[in-house]
Parts: sequence; C-alpha cells; structure tokens
Amino acid sequence: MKMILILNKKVMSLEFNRFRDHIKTLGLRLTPQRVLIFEVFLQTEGHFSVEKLFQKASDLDPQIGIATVYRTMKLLTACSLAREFIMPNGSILFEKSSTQEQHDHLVCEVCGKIIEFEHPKIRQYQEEVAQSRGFSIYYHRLTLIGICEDCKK
Amino acid sequence: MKMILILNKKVMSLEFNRFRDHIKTLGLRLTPQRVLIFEVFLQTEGHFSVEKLFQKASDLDPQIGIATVYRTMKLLTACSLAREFIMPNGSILFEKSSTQEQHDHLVCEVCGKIIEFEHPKIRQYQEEVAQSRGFSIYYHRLTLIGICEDCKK
DNA sequence: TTTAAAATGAGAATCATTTTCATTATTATA
DNA sequence: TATAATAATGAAAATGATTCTCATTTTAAA
Ligand SMILES: [Mn+2]
Ligand SMILES: [Mn+2]
Ligand SMILES: [Zn+2]
Ligand SMILES: [Zn+2]
Repeated sequence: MKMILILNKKVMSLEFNRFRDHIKTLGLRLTPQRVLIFEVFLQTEGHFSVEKLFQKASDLDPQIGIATVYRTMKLLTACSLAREFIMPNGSILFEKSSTQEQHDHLVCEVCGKIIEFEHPKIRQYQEEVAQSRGFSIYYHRLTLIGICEDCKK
Repeated sequence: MKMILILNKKVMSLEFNRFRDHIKTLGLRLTPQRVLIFEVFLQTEGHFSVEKLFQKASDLDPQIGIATVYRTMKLLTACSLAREFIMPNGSILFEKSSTQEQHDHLVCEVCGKIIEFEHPKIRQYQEEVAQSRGFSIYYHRLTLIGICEDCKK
C-alpha cells in the first residue's frame, strides 16, 4: 500500500514524537499502518478493546490486519502512550496514559461503569510496604470492584 | 465409580463443613470427585494453577476430568475457601483463603516470587475513595509488580 | 426399586491472542 | 538509481486456557 502521510498538527504532537522515537530507537520503521493505528488510538476516549480499535482502523483502511493492531498496541504500551487495564472478567482494555496522570479504577459489577481515582496516600503506603520487604515497584494494579451509586437505587 | 469415603479428622474440618454446607445449600451433591479435589486443594500450599491441582488429583484418581476440577474450584471460590489470584502475565492461580487473613501481593518480575502483605491503611483509604464516589466495594485486586531483594543483587 | 435430578469425563467449541509465512515495503548502501 | 538486507504486513493457522455439550453414570429421594 502506497500512502502519502499528511502529518497535521495533531499528529506532530508530543505523543507522536514519543511513538516515533520509540520505534526509531528499536531500529523499527514508521509505517503507514502504524501511523494510522496511532491516530485512531489517540482519537479514542475512555477504555477500549483492541477489537474496537481494529474496527475504527478498518473504516479508514479496510486492508488493515488485526495482528498489526495487536503489534502496534504493544509498541504504544512499551513507550507508555497506552496502558492496559484488566476488567474484573479478565478482558483487556487499553487507555491513553501520556496526558492523564496515573490513576486506578472503580468498576461497577452491575452496569460496568468505570470510575477513575487517584489517592496519593495509597501510593505512599504501597511504596512503604514494598520498601519494608526490600522490594522495588515497577508498576501496580489496583481495581476496586463493587456497585455504583446509580445501581444501588 | 464406587468409592467408600473415609473422612478423617483433617476432612471433618471447618473447611470441609463450609464446603459441604455450600454444596447442600445449592441443592448439589457431595461426590467422591469433589471430596478428592477438595482434599488435594487443602493439601496444596501457596499459589497454584488448576493444572497443578489436576495433576495431583490425577495421581489419586486417574479417571478425574479437568472439567470437574474447574467446576469444583468454582464451588470452592464461591464459598470463599479459595481465592483467585491473577499473575501479572494474566495466568490465574488459586490459594486457600479460609485460614489466612485477607492479603495482597508483591510479585517479582525477575524470579516470580510472590510476597504477601496486609496494610490496613490501604484498605481504609480504598473504602474512603469508594464512599466518596457513592460506591460500595465487593472486593478488590491489588498487586505490586517489581523486583525483589534477592534479584536486585 | 423406581424415578428424577445432578454430576461426570471426553472431547468439541470458544475466543482472544500469537505465530507463521509468503509477499511487499522500507532503508541503507554501492 | 539499482541492489541488497531487513523489517512489516495480512491471511490464515496455531495456541491454550476455559467452557460447553452430551451420552452415561451416580446420587438421593420417594
Ligand atoms: Mn482509566
Ligand atoms: Mn496469597
Ligand atoms: Zn452501576
Ligand atoms: Zn526476584
């Protein structure tokens, strides 16, 4: 597929530079497919599946393969533009991580609503626990599963 | 398969009563296979896979089916004798939960070591966060992923 | 006993993800 | 530019953990 890339302001962003640098650093190539998937990723809000991204990317390029979406999400995750979020049922969603600050999630078991939160004290105690065991934390996973306000009614 | 069940002291435990009561409450039956899997489960320490339990159960009864192990672990989890633990790579392990108090995990990304911890303050702040959003927590998942003391050397 | 319901094990099905591989695209070099 | 080396792609197959199906067996109750 021959495709002329028109890099607009949106694409020439911090995020795009990070993505491009990551790819170049690994000696990989910035292909039209990767740029397309990157753009679709950036334009998607909230928490979404690979399948969702694949659908949106397919609308723009019906030739795109889902394997390429998986491969690109690995790259985006590796350079911290994307973060994985595991739902209580085990399904894997992605979200953008560059612009947002780190956060954890409340998930309603009834309606599936996802609420984000950030609690510095929890972070701090996690660090204390780790230090007390001689452990250094690379990352953590915290999800609170329950029922939301609306669903209680 | 006809099998005479010899219920020793170990089996006539609080755990066994809980398991039997749960089964009876649901109108289900206490079969030899379920008792066998229950015993294997009770005799297994640490964090272990369904496959591991299946292997141990197969040694005692080569006829046992892995589907029955999965089904029985569902029952043991439902009555809170077993807890699921999701490793950073997504694989699912079980552990006994009746005798131990609730705890969370540190996982070493290098050697796979699992360290358990309990931090009341973290619990407390989780509750506060939930309350502030009108949310009621049913359960939570917290795992800290990093590198352990030994692997730092 | 007889009967109805539940449980079992084997194997098929599922389903998200990964892998394979032949083909195509990109990049570096001459 | 032509050539060569390497990387990337998409289609399809493979994977692997879990669930489902179903014929058969077991259990508990009447
Ligand atoms: Mn989020
Ligand atoms: Mn544990
Ligand atoms: Zn809800
Ligand atoms: Zn270690």
